[in-house]
Amino acid sequence: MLIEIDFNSSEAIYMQLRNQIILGIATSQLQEGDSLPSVRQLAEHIGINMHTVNKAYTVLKQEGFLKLDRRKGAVIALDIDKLQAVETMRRELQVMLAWGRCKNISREEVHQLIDEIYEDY
Amino acid sequence: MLIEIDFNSSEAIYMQLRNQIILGIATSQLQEGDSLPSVRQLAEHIGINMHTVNKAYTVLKQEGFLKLDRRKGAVIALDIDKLQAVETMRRELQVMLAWGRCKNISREEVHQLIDEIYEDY
DNA sequence: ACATCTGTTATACAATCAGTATAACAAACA
DNA sequence: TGTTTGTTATACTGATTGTATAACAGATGT
Repeated sequence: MLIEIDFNSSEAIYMQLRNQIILGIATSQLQEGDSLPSVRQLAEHIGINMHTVNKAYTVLKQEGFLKLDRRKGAVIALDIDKLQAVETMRRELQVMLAWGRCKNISREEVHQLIDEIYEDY
Repeated sequence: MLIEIDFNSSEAIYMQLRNQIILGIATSQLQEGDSLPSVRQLAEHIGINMHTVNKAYTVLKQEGFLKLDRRKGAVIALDIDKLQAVETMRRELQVMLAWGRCKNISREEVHQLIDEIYEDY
């Protein structure tokens, strides 16, 4: 899986990394049981510090996407609390939809946008 | 319009403020031409520093929701670049949907969630 | 047995951000 | 003439981000 970091972005590096790994899982490029590079390997490959990768992994572990095993390294392991997840998404969507509504983006257009994004799965 | 700040939240105060004002515009509690309290008034009312309110106002101005006029104070003034807005929303939705997909949230459930949120408008 | 790699933890440093605080300015207003 | 407005500047504390170096114990391979 290809990982690209935009060092000019205002988004924190560890969050860019976290997002791309989530994208990878969603698109099945990464699957349950797959191993990620060690924090040291990935850090060197990208050209960033070990602790920055470690922070991304720690966040992903906290969010229920990874298990960190000393034997197998970082392994994709999905811990799904769906009710919790739906509520989290509802809260984030609420602000995003309000923002879009102020920009004259209609409900139908949001639906269409979602279908377009799902086309890539 | 009622504004409530959660001081225990990890979300920055100026972002909570920004979000609530956007919510207010989306629900028509705030309309084009309406004036917001001055940075000093609102700061005192909430119990935070003037510059924190000023930052929220500055962000909202930057995002095309407010005009800051020395005569009329902070005035709701919507500057809509829809193409730009749709692309911004698409990028944010992409990460959010990937996240939800990892949590077994289906496309249909997202659609339903959106309709539920739109019920309140 | 030995060296290597793993996740993990600790500490330290610089840069930036968040929030507060005080102050000053010119324009607007009553 | 005061007062309030947005705006700008400076300064301080504390948290966050990213880098850097180091150490530790468990696991792995030779």
